[in-house]
Amino acid sequence: MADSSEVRVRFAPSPTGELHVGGARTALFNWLYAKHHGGAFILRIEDTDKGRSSEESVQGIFDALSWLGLDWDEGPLYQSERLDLYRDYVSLLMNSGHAYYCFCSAEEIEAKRQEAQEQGDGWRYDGTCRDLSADEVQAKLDADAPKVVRFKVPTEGTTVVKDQVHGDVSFERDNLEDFVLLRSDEKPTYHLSNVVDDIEMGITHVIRGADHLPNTPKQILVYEALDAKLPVFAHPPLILGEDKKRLSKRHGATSVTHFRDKGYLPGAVVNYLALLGWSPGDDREVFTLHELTKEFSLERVNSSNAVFDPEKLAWLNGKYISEVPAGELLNSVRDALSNRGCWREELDMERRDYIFALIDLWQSRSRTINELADNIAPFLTEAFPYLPDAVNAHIKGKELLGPLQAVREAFGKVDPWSQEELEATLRQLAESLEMDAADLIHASRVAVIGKASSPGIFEVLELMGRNSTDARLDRMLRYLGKVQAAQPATSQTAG
RNA sequence: GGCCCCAUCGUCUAGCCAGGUUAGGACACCGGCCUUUCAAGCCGGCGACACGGGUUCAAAUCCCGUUGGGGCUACCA
Repeated sequence: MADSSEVRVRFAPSPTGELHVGGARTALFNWLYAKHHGGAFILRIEDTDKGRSSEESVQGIFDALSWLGLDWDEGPLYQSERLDLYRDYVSLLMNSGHAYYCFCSAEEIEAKRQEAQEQGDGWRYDGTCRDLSADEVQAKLDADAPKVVRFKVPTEGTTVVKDQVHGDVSFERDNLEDFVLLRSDEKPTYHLSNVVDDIEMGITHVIRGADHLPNTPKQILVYEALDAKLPVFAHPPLILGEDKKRLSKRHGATSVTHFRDKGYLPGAVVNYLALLGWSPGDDREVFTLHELTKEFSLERVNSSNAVFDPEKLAWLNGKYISEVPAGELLNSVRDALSNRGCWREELDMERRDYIFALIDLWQSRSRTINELADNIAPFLTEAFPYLPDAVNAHIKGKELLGPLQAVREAFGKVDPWSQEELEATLRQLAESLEMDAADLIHASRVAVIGKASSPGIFEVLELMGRNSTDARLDRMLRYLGKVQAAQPATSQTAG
């Protein structure tokens, strides 16, 4: 592409909380667009509202973007460090007659707004200070009256937003109010700082959520007043919660960090987010970041809002986990296992094959890294719990003490300790005991990992090894013994 | 209230711009195969063009309206 090197896009979050999936999707689309066109992806922190901004949020945004793999080429720029720049631009606008001082107090305006509201009407700034004479203005300034700077919106005509997602969207200027550019504390508002920075940074494409579409005509007016070149605008649809309202904290955990902590893979999250509002146009659904970069285009971003579906994300994550080589999962599994107090140094050394085999065995049965770790944990510690469901289904109310004792003894003679030998031994035993092999299998499974389900039990046993299997069968025998001893006393409480 | 956006299975979507499809795929759900169990995998099923008018031989597709949903309407961004 001839003009590819000129693409400059930015992600401009305000650091007022964790990066949520909506913001992440916006960042992703910008990043993809930049990479697709060989352009620059720039990070800008919109922290002009110091009261709502925080250091932790800034750091959280960095961490979340890095985790997702969305590295930035320039920045981060902080708007709070560029305050003089915005004031310079305000002077420009004042001098060219595009802006004016407004001395109306916030209270006065709020009162008028209230009144209009009670009448069931909306209210726009009424232009009280729009046509103050030079003398009047000077008098107020001399009196050191509090003031803001407002943009003088042309009273007539139409402003058209040429949006890459929505097409041409027209706004009557008559419906736009004289919005504030500079607050009484001389800090810029969003409309000012956002436009000034986009101009200063040479932003060519503004890609942001559809909630900004109604603001865009105001910003276009500022561009025009400044005689600046307009960027291309694109407003991808919003991401909604299950109730169809814009996704927010009330919808539960939707921050990127949350998914990271729950054991989601960044690739899966990115992949899922890309599919919210964009599609390749065919049936493909699984994409690497690299593939997305190749395929992405604003043309294929659709214009209707999308409901965030945690189920599908979980499915995608499970697909990633089951298809990725065990080695790629090792680091995150190690972390998760360490958190559970189950990691041992030897798993990185002489027992490395063991952890790989465990991951391999369980990865297709786990939708998150946390689930994977939960599944693997019983293999690394003898202190695993017998899950109630498993006990109820396969242990409770069955005569297992004798049979399991027989299993324990039979396994003691198994040689070599292989899944074939183990299976042959158990099935033979079941036959001689005139039992269903399945009953012995299920009971053994609960005995060795405490669960009702697992990969093939003989594979599990082979991997677990003779000593551990013996110990676990012994534990179950002791447990059964205790239950039996306690039986008469507790029989009334059953059910 | 005003302004703006949007409308295909419960959800994400393809198809719409350049009208003619048994309206396709995915998640979820249900069933089957596999199997000692649970997943994975494979096979199958359920399930949608919001409504009403136009235009046209023909409308999911183009136009208008209605309804519904969402967003904006701050000295937040």
